[in-house]
Amino acid sequence: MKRQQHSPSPGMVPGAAPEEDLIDPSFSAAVIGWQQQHGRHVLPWQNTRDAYLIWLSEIMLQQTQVAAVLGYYARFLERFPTLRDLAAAPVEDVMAQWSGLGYYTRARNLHKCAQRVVAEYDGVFPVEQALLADLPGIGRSTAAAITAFANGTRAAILDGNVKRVFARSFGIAAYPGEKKVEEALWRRAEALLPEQGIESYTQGLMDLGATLCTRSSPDCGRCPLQARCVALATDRVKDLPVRKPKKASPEKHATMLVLMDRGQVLLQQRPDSGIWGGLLSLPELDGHTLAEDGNIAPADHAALSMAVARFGELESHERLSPITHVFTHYKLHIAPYRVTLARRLDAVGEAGYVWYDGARIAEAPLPAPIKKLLLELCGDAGAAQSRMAF
DNA sequence: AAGCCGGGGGA
DNA sequence: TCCCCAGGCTT
Repeated sequence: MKRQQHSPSPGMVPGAAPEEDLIDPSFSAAVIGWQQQHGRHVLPWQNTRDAYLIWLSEIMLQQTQVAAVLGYYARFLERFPTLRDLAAAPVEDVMAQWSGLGYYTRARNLHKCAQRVVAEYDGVFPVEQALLADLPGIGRSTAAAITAFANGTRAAILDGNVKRVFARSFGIAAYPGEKKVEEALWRRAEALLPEQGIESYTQGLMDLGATLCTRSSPDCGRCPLQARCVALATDRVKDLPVRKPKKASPEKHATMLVLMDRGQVLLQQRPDSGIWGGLLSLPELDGHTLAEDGNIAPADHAALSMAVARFGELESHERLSPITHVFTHYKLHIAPYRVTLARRLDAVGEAGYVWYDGARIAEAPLPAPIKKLLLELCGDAGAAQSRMAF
């Protein structure tokens, strides 16, 4: 294996020297060869070293496909032929030209960036990746693309397309959004940079990800990396890159009262909108506080006493087994308390409260987990009525 | 109707 | 510093 000399590229983060074992000149050679033979060479922002033209294209191409950008790019340059024209224009004019491209923060940043380059760099974009990345709307990857195309600087890009190409080529089976994984990808991106031909290589990586190594149904048969693609060799193309792990649905807690008296159970009509809209349910104990660990502190006698005050005088309470109900978007942990009144006040009044006949629970319009709980309480084995300790 | 995405900005 | 979201688009 041939040893390579390489000095850290200008925009590289300090201490991020690419490991030698990641270096592989055959990778960039394959990409460059493919790009020169099959890549795009006549896009309006190619074949120029004008950083203004390159920068504008890179910003427009963020989250937007080439076909959509072409028309906007031409019109934008007609209206703002130079960086100074753009910097001097009212932001409203910039927005007007951007109108329809979407993601309008890009346009505001574009305008701010133009003004800063004029003010701080006398209208000439800096060459150094880190200086470029300090400008509004330009991050590490876009900075690398600009300086590579405008100055031929060896700088690594790492956008979504490149992450996909790397994940498949090298069989990286970890989520690229994770910090450590992304850092590793950046090290690899730096290590794979060619000594010569950074423009073809950078363009080639972008084109590869955009045209062959697409997210779904990639065209592996035409890929210059097929012979060395780990994902292809192990039949994992469709599984890489690893998709974003869906975040655990949030967990919510509710304390509910099972208030039984004279063969009746107290229910409450739920609001039409929201969860269990329009159904009856158990009254909830509000004002419950989440403990540090996300669990509900158990309700105490005083809190329950307050909660039931409008219905009567609390005699006793019993903590029932908690229920977990899983919705599509969150988990609800229900802590039910069975509560007995010493003296029942008849006027439950407003707020949709209703004393519901215990024998008719099975027909009540209740959410499934609540109905299940109440049916179990009403007597396990059908001996229902007689054993109901109402 | 869910995933994706470079960069900005809030925690 | 880390994490989450934007806003339009694709699948």
